Parts: sequence; C-alpha cells; structure tokens
Amino acid sequence: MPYDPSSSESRWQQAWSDAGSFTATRDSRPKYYVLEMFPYPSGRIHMGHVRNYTMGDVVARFKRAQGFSVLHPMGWDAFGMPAENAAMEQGGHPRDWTYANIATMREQLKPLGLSIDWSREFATCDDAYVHQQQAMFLDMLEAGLITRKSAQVNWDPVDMTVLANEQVIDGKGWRSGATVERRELTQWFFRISDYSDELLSALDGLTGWPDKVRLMQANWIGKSRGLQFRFQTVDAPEGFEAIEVYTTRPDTLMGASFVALSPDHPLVRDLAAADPKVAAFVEDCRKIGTTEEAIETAPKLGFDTGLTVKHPLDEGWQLPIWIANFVLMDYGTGAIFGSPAHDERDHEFATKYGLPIRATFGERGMSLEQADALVAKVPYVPLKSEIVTYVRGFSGQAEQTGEAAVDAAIAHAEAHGYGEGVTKFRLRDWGISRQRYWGCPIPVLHCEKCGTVPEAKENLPVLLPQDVTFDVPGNPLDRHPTWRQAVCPSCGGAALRETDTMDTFVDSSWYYARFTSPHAATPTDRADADYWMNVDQYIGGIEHAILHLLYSRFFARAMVKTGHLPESAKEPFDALFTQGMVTHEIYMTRDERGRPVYHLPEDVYRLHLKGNEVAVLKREGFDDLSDEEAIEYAEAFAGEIEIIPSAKMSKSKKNVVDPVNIVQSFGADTARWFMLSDSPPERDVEWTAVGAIGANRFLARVWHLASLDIQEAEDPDLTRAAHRAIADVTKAIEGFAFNKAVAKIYELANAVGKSKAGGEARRAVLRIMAQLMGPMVPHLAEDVWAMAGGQGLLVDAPWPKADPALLEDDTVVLPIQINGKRRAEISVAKDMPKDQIEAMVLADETVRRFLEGAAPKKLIVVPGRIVNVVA
RNA sequence: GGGCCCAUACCCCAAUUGGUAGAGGGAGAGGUCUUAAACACCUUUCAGUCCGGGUUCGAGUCCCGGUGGGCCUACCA
Repeated sequence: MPYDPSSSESRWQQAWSDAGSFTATRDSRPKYYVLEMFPYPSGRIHMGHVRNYTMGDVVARFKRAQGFSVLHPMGWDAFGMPAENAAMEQGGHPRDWTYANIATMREQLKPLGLSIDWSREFATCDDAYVHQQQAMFLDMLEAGLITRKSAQVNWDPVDMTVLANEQVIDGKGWRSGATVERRELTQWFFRISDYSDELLSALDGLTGWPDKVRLMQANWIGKSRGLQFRFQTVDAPEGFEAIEVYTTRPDTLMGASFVALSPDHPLVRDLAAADPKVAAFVEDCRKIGTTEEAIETAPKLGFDTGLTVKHPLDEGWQLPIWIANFVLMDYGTGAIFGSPAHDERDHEFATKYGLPIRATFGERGMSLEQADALVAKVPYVPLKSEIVTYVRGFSGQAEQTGEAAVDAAIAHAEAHGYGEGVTKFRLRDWGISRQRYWGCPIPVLHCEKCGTVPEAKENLPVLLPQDVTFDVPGNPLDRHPTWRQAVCPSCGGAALRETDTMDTFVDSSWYYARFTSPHAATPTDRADADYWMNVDQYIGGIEHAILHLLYSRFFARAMVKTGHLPESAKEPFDALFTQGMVTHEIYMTRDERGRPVYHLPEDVYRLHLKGNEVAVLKREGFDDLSDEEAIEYAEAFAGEIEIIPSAKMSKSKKNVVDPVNIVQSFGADTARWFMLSDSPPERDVEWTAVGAIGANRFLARVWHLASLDIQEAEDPDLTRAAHRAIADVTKAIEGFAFNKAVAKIYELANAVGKSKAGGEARRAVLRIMAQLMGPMVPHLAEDVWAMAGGQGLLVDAPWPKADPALLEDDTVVLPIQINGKRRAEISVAKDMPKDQIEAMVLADETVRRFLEGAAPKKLIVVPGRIVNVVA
C-alpha cells in the first residue's frame, strides 16, 4: 500500500474531530495558550498563512503531548477597507463579501490539519464581538482612557474620505487621484500617550520577545530629555510675546542662528491671515504630502517673517524668525531654534538661506577658529557620549561629553529661570476615528442639548445598517436616511449617532482575550481570562512589531483598568516569535514594447540544464512530452524567461504558489514538512517545486519504512539513535529550531532504513519516530503510529522521554591538537580523570614525534572535548 | 540619515555557544533493480567558513575595520 495522503489525511482529521481532541478545557493540567496572528479574510489562504499556522501547530501539539491543556484558537480580522473597496468595484455588500471569504478560507485551512479549537472561532465583524467592543469602549470612555480632540487628517476631496498615510501616493489619493488636502477633524483618541513611560519601561520585562521588536517599540515611543524654553519676540502680533521651543541639544544654544516655526504654528496662522505671501508659502508647504517618499525628497523650504526674537542669554542678540517646512507641529512645540553647526537639517537650511553657522563645540582640543572651520561645509554631529571641546559653551566644563553638556545647560536654564528640563515622547495618542462604513461603530450620540453622549449599555450593540450602497463616494452612514437618528440616553430628546467607525487595530487589540471566552455575554469572563491569560506563545510577522503589538499592550492595560482582565495580563504576550516570509523566484518575459510580463510558477518549466538555471514557458501540449522531449523543448526555448532572484510572494509579480494546489497534489503534511525544513523559522524560506517533491518523497519513504515487514532481530544502536533523537528533537522544538528538529528526524529515518532491527524492537523505534514527527506531520505520524502498534490516537500519547542511560557513549574519541592543529586522536573512557588523559597523550606516538623528547610548554585538556599540546 | 539581522560546498542550511568545520535536505555524477521508466536502495563529487586586522593554547563562533545582501524606521529638533 503506497503513501496516499489524500485519503488518510481527511480520515485522521475526522478522527480528531470525533474525539474532540483539540477542544480547550479548563482542568487540572497546566495551561498553555499558543496563538498565531489571526488572518484577514482576503479570500484565499497563502503560503505565509501555512508557515505561520504550521509553526503554531507544532508548538500546540508539542505542548499538548507534554501534558498541557492547550488553547489554540482561530478567528478573523474581518473589518477593513478591502471589503468596502470590493463593494465599490464589484457591487455587493461588504458583509457578504467578508463572510463568503471566511467560509472559503476556513475550508482551505481545515485540510491543513491544524490542532485548532474551532468551537472558539469568531470574526471581529460578528454582532457579538461588535457588541462587546462597544461595551468596553464605554467603560474606557468612563475611565478617562478615551478623549475627543481635533487632529489633522489626509482628506480626499473627491472620494470625500479620510485616507491613511499609505493611501496617499505622491500627494494624491490612491483611488481618486485627487490632490490630498490636510484637514482638521474632531476625532476619537485612545490616550495611549499617557502610558508612554509605562509602555517603554515595561519592555525590559518582556524577556520572551525578540530584542529587535523591543527596540523598535522603544524607538517608536521615542523618549527624549531636553529643554523647553521661551524666546521673547520683538514686534510680534499680540498674544505672541514669546515663542516656546523644545530642544534636545540646549548645549548648542550659543550656536543658534534662527528660529523656525512649523507652517501650522499658531503664529504662522496669525501672520497668514494678514499677509497673502505667508498664506501662499504655507499653501506650498501643504502641497507636499505626508508620505515618506514625499518627505524624503522634499527640499527645505523657508520663509523669512521679518520678525525677530531675543537670545535668552544675550538681550542684544536678535535671531530671525523663519517658517520652515521641515518643522512638525505635532512634535515638541512646533517651533525650534536652528543650530546649523550641529544638525544636518539646520545646516542645509542655513546654507540655502545664507544664515550664520557658528560652532558651539569642536573636536577635542580645537580652538574656536578650528571648530568654525570644521562646521563650515558639513555639520559636526558626534555621538552624545563623545567628549568634545566647547568653544561657545555657557555651562559645565569646556571639555565634556554632549550628555554632560546637555545636563549642565538644563541646570543653567532652570537656575536662571529661562527654561526647564522636559521629557518628551514621540508616541502620540491613537486616533481611532475612521470615516468608513465597514468597521465597528463608535457607540456615542450627538445631542443638541447634552452634547456628546455615550450610548446606554442596554442599547448596545449599535449595529451597522444593512441597506447601504457604495455607488457614491463618502461614508454611507452619513447619508443613510434613518440610521443616524436616535434617542439621547441622557435627556430623551432626539440625537444623532456618531458615524465614525473604529480603526481595525482596535479589533485586533483584544481578540486574544476574547478567545478565552468567545461566547460570553461580557467582553471577557474573568474566570476564563484568569485561567488562560497570558498568551504563552504568540507567533506572527515582523510587520506587526510596532503598531499591533503596541496597541495590544496598551489595550490590555486599559482592560485591566476597566476590570476586563486581571492585573497579571497587562502584558498579554509572554513570548513572541516573528517568523520570516515565504519567497519564490520571479519569472519574467517582456512584451513587444519592452514592458515586463510575469508568469506563474505553474506555467513555467524549470530545470538545471548543463549547469545553467533555465525556465521556459509551458506551451500547449507540454504536459504530454516525455522527459527527454521536455529537455529538448527547454533547450529550444532556453533564455526566453528571465529568472529574478527570490522575493516575497506577491500577486503582482505572480511568484505565488497556491497552498490549496499543494495540499491537493501532495497532501498537507508535505506542505507542513517543507515549511519547517531547511530554513530557520525566523528567516525567509524559499518555496521551490523540487523542494516540495523532496519533502513528499521523504514522507513516502517514512511510510515505506513503517510498512516493511522485517524479521525479528535486535539492534541496540537503533534504540540508542531513537533516544538520541528524542533528546535532540525535544530541544530543537523548545528552541523554535524546527529545521534542526527536521534534520534529526531525517537522521533517525536513515538509521531505521539501515537497521536490521525487526519485530517489537523496530516497532518501538517507529513509534518514537511517529511521536517526534507528530507535531509537524500529524497525519502521517498517526499512520506510522497505527502501523507500529501504537495504542489509541497518537495525539493522545504523551511525549516520549529519552532514557539518559542511552544518550551517552561510554567512550569518547578525543582529538589531539598540537599547536592548534589536529594531529591525532585517542579513545578514552568518558569519565577518565585528567591526569590519566595527560599521561596517555604524552605517551602517544605522534605527540612524542612532534615534541622530540622535550616537555610540552603547555597541555590543555578539555574533558570530553579536546586536547591541545603546545610544543 | 538611523537601527537591526545575515554571509559556511552549486543551492538551502548544521556545528554541543571558544574545542575534530558537515548533522540534514536539495541539485550534479555513477550504479543496483526494471523490457523501459517511476519508486526504492547504494556509491560519489564539492568548502576551510565574504575580505583585512586583533584577542587566544585554540576563532565559523569574541573584538575592530571593510564589502555585499535583507528587514525595519525616519525631517522627532
């Protein structure tokens, strides 16, 4: 009977389902919660999902076998713009599109044989989830965690909607092509910035997270210590007698050459109202979008207001006030002083507009002239920890580090009363208002009498109306005939509903908590949350390293504050693993006009031909060719396709392989095995057709090995190999080194293949192999388990234990190095004392020949490892 | 511009964390089986660890300086 995953895989999946093997239960076992980032229901699963969920499944099945009560759920991040875009493009309703996609993807996911508790499945667009999220919103509003304030947004005047930064391309709306405006809108915010310090300092405790992610979060939160102070203005309009600035380099105050204001600074607005030239300049600045590329390529623009300020340390010294496009209103105070000698941007600006460049410090030991010469062409920006010489210092030592100088300057300002030391954060409040239909409605009302009023909890959920259309731009909620009309819960009068919906990051900020009691009539059930939280292992892509994880950390704290999570769950993810991408080669030809045309891997015949990598298009009739004919064919068309090195799978480059096809032709276990082989999980893995065939071939070989009928014989070496494998595979899985675990299983399979062991001795080893393979290729493992006489289902078998007595050999081979080069080796008992080894080494013929009778200068014996003789 | 990661055989990757560079897979070559092929099995080729210094009895591993690739982030004052 050959290996036939198509029949056996669904059979085992049915068996697990019938046995309820993966239903998570609260019981006496220790708990383990493993979670992979839930998918967006885009329509089809892709290889990235397969990799992500396979890794999680390995952990889940491994922990389950080790005796943990495992929670391993799955759900859908179901709100968001693609559903609305689909409705606009193809008609239909976002809800129908979303739920149809979920149904499709669920059916694609299930054949992978993941050990998921499907009874806990939910989508964030489910009425129940919307309900509980709204209930929490009200709790958080009451607890002071939410605020409403005015903020700038990217506004598309044609589509009449707010755009996210990534939807603004070259200053134009991605859909309409209209020039994007910046607009002020009143929006809802989570007060995450109140938690800046807490979210930053708590990173130290996240020892189960990659350093990289912690660092990225720290940079994002962006704590800085600096000086905030005021410049007295000269002849400025009323109300602007002083300009507040913030700097992290107050030590460069004597190098100040100008003050620069953001185009959005209140003083600039005041000036623009009176002076059309200022207004025109501000308008120019606005045209440059807020995108990264736009900012990167934008030239520094400045406008001299003609106004001046007095230098705080020298009343007679006046600095000009400029408006500069590179000054941001939402960081610091929206105003800076320019210190061109020690800042790249300021230097570029000063050079362009002919403003003075005066050094405040130079390299250690430099004179004032030398320092000024140093900064004339390029700014001097050493690390703050470096010692420099202050040539225009005003506080602290002449020779000191930047850090010390900053501290001294702050102290000086505070002592003389012209400024104070301030800690600032880059992290801003989290704006969650979206002028969109397909999201969770914000449950508040606007009442003429009472103002903004929270909806009463008993009126929840506030559900989206179904009778909407997407044929006109704008938010369908705004133009719905009746949906907005509601009763004010405070005064009983007429009120209008808020039509903004919540950012979808809100949905994904607490789904992990909802999984602990997905059907509860409250956001969480505290007994369940107390039992299951935290997530012991979270797995997902690095692209979520900042926003999703930071928002979730904040949200968990907010849930603790509102009583929905225990205090111990304020850091919800104990351990985080960020997996690499799945990549594939890109196959490209060009059309008659030289434009690139990409081809799907399934349409390409790929082989090594006389040392060259060749890819050719499969034309009609290709599938009927014999191997020789196919090679001839490839030779005939060689070079027609350019092979571009592997890159992340993307539809536009057509370098995608559909997991559904792979599962159909090879089985889920092959896809899973491939994903775990070779590449370390944190690194990218390249999908190749030959690799998939290779993985499948190995699984067939294991099947074959298990089905052989071998005459009874003992083989203690094989038993040893099996126990060695238990120890190695266990360690590898625990360390997320699945590629190493795979290699150890290959080794064991090779040993089984070579061994003459038969009967129960062989079956025992096969059962161990099945157990070790279980987390990775669970279906084949069940087959092997059954063939080798395993009792019951393999998923219910406890993880095997290695017998320590079988792990170590009694004798070890010690290599002998002479002057660092390996020259000989001796075989000694494992626990032989050092002096005996030394005696043996000195007696060794090769060693004696090298030493030529002399005593060695040094003899280093590392027990169990190596001996080095220094002659 | 800033930060992080990576570089070992033709390719993907191991190397007990400073102790014999090769565990494993793929590809290539040859063979057994076969009418032939597939499957299976056997045999085999291929590096001294990107480059240059340093520390050490000993460096793929640690340190310094380059080169090449990748990821993230960015007018943050």
